[in-house]
Amino acid sequence: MSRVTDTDRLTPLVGRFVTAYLQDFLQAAEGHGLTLTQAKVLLTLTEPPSALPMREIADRIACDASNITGVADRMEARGFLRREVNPADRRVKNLVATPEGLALAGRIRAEQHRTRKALADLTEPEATAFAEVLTRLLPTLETNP
Amino acid sequence: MSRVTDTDRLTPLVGRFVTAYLQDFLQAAEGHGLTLTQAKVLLTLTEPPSALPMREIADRIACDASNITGVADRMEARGFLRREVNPADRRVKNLVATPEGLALAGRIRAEQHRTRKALADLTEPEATAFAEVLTRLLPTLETNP
DNA sequence: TATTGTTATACTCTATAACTATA
DNA sequence: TATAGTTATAGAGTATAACAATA
Repeated sequence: MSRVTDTDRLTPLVGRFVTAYLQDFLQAAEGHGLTLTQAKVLLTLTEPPSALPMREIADRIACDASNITGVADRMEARGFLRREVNPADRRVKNLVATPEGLALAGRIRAEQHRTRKALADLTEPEATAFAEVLTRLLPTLETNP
Repeated sequence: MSRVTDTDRLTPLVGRFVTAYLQDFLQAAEGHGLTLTQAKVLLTLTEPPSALPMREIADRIACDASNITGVADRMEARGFLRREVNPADRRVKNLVATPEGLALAGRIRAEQHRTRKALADLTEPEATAFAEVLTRLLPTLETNP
């Protein structure tokens, strides 16, 4: 089968997969009163390194740095993270998840029910093949420009 | 290898894949001055059936129906779609993509460069395996709540 | 001079609730 | 009564531009 046909067959499947995954993630986040952006920030802070400059967080969730101020304000007010001045460079403020924030992140991850069930239902060879394909795709998909 | 370990290995890969895919899609949409929501509406209208009630569109992109009014206003003002009253039920308005809208949708799809390249670089067996796994996952992932 | 975070501004998305016109 | 679309409202995300503090 030609490359073009393979891609054409995969494209709509990938689109549906991404849409369904996001719905599941958003549902888990909203169940705890978090917006999509807030959940992304929190989960970013709960994968090592657990303290990150606000600037770095903006880069990771792909938004302008000025937005992080307000997002951090709201999450700090609810006790899920705190600001810490970096002693080495006093311009920089790191965001750090509080114990409450860490616990919430764990809950959100656990409550992606459909994603977890779908992945758990794969056979071992299917899971292995899926992991291999994703690992093959990511370098190209995560290329910068 | 146990199911739990398979899932734990897959989860971060899937998260990165979804994030990278979305970045690519959003970049293509923003390149034409469309927001993510506007692009989703437009692409929904360019997969048959090409005319859909505003209510149906809200369901498909998973937002409240009241939002579609404003989104449709902005896209109609830019000439990418138009409203059509359904003669069979005069409460209903269908959204229909204009030729300009159809052309733009094609361009956005074509400009998901990293996604297209990543998929095109798969070998035939990899593409087949990927399609099979996605087809296995979707019924569970798309289960309603 | 350059960078980090903040603030102000304008626009968009979002849900909720009240409204209209149809059914 | 019930449904489709609209409007008004409030809260949140977003980019841009200007600013203070620090490097």
